[in-house]
Amino acid sequence: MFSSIRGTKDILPKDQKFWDYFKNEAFKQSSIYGFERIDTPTFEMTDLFLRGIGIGTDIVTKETYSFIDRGENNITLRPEGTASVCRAYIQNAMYTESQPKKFYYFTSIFRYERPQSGRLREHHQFGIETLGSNDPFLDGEIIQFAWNLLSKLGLNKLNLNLNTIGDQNDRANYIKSLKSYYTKSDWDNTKCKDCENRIDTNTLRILDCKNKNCQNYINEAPNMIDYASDSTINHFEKVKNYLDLSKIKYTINKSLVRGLDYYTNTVFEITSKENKSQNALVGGGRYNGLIEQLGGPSTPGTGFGMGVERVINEIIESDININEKINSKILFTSIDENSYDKKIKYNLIARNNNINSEISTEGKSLKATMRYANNNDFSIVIILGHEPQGNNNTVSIKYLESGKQENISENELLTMLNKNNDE
RNA sequence: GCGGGUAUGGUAUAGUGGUUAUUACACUCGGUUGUGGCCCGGGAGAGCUGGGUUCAAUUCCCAGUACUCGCCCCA
Repeated sequence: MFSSIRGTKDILPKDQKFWDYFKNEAFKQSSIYGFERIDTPTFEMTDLFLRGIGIGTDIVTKETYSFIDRGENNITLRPEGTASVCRAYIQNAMYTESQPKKFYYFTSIFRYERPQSGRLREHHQFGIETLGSNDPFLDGEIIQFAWNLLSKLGLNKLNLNLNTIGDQNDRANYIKSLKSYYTKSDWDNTKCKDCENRIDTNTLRILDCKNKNCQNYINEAPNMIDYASDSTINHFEKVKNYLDLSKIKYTINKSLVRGLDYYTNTVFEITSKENKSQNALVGGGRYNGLIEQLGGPSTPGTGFGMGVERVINEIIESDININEKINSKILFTSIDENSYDKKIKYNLIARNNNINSEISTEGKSLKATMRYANNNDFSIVIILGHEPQGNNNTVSIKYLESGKQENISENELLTMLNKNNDE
């Protein structure tokens, strides 16, 4: 027997209502906020992600699904959404259009990780990106977008963590001073294995290290904000002001640095208050150097990715009521050979009139057919075939909810099926 | 990459070193001489793979595999 690949999941019919619920809200809100849908290919040249996400990041060093295709190209399945959108923006010269450009996407994401609760190898992200403007208003807009979407979906036990990691200049200075702080302290002799690499490749991440010993040195470490330029501070203040005006509460978390290299200035994360392991529902921020890094003109950008499976889990765990449309359905069944063709014929007529209908499958007793109808939410069963009284032109129509049954003529049945079209 | 847990019909579960391996749901047949839900009765269907211990292993041990949970990291 085959089973789905480790870390991948089927989205079964019984779960689709949650996905529909999510997509409806997300797409509707995107359009209200002026975002346009963009779809990019599932795979890209590996270099795009190396240069976009950063060579030293965990995502690139140990989590990509990469392969060499038959043309000997180095290919990687998309491990996040932003790099592809930026590539499309550059490739299609969208920087020549009026700015900013606002995009949303809904897509699969692939990361080779150990699966566990809230973590898959293929998961889905809904994300938005705003390209072509450095206005801090836009940072506020995407954060408010994410927050608003989640609360529209019914989630309200959430935390918003916010930080600024400065522009490229700020960061260069800050990293220099971080390095000198760390290498001069005892930490240098006691640091964990991960940080041994981080000190050179991804210094900021040391602040986010979960190792207890490494954490001991965080408090004394230099503070980003002391290295921030006036414009960085001004930018951050405006983002905070936007959130205040939106009445969204946030926590400044100075060790929030994010695991992708392209971020500048604003970074944020929305987490579930539930005290569980994978509780980050949304992550994002500003990335002013990325487009240039990918070979485009210097262009600022800001955006986020939202983990759809995690959000849907929250919705399910929160017992949020999702309105399901229940359409009445008809099941046609025949009880003798002669009526077999009739059952097919009337089923086709019903469907042509936009009525949800099916026919019973063969080999089932009438009792089993009725049970099937009951278990599958049919409201009406139409029984075609021999009548004990010998009247060949009537059909039995059974209403499952009331249990009532009546005999009508085939003409009446036709009238009934056609009536639906007038509505 | 590292660590923990689990593996029994389709699903969910119980139990046992030796007899017919438990129960529920689903399926199927019947009670109702073709009519669902509730009830009652019948039927079919199961111990991951490989090795070890033993007279005997589904049970104990080891390995593999899968799933699952946690760490790292992320959504």
